Amino acid sequence: MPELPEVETVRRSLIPALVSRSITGVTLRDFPGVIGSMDFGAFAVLVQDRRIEDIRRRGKYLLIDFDDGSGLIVHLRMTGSLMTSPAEAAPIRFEHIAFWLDDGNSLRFADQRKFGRIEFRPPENRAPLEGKLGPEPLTSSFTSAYLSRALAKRTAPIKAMILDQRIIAGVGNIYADEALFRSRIHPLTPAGQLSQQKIASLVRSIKTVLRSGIENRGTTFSSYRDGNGEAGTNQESLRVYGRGRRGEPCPRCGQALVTLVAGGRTSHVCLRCQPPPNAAEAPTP
DNA sequence: TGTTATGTTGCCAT
DNA sequence: TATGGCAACATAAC
Repeated sequence: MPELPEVETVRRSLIPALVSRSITGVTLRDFPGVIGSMDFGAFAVLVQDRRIEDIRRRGKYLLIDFDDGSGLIVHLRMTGSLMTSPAEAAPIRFEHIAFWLDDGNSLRFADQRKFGRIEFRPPENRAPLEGKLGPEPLTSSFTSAYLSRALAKRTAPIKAMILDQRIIAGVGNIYADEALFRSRIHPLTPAGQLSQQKIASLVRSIKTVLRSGIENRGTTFSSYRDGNGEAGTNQESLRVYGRGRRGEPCPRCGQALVTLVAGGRTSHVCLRCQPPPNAAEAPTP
């Protein structure tokens, strides 16, 4: 669920409540692994009395910066959530750790499936993501020239390439399907076979669907919520994701959408608008 | 009631 | 190096 637009929405919704606040304490609930391999006692000492200076995002990671150069690095994976609440509020469902703030509020991290992590990073180790993540798709560094170079000679399906965080940071299954549909590209097309025009179109589509996702405060299918516990509305704007399974009509040509597996992930496609590789070009309606 | 799928990523085998 | 499969986990839907 939490892809770039969702993580960005969480970031924006947390800033008013967290920036300039100091952490007065931290409570671990039932799952020590939520902070990674670090001992909780050591973790608690390190975050104690730290003041939050800023909250940033890189790909699907959230970076909470402290006043001494250290910080927290958060990944929500499939079902993680971060939200604020009054300190006296009861633990939320699947809550694993709570941070107590100097204004009577708190920050809770919950995760049904326990894949998500909220790890401490010392000042000298604040860039563990560089080298592992590709460019931010909503910045000027993500261009068709860049993507063309990255995909050259690659034989893997384009869907797998879009989901590879080393090539583009932050795109997940939902926005990948939406972008491929908009650009009329079949997800199994070998990445290196895409024309320059298709690559340029794909770059535009990725930027468009991500911006739309942010404007609509994220896509909520089941568990995603922002830092205030509010659901997003972008699910109402999706054209194909989730519709293939029910065979709903393509919003462009009306043919029934289908699902297939590409890059190891369920993909929702219109086989007329997104012709399979080696098939004839679809008739332009 | 059992089986299958779920928005992510890292590890492992080929 | 590039690619593909699968596990980590809990729950909902079929």
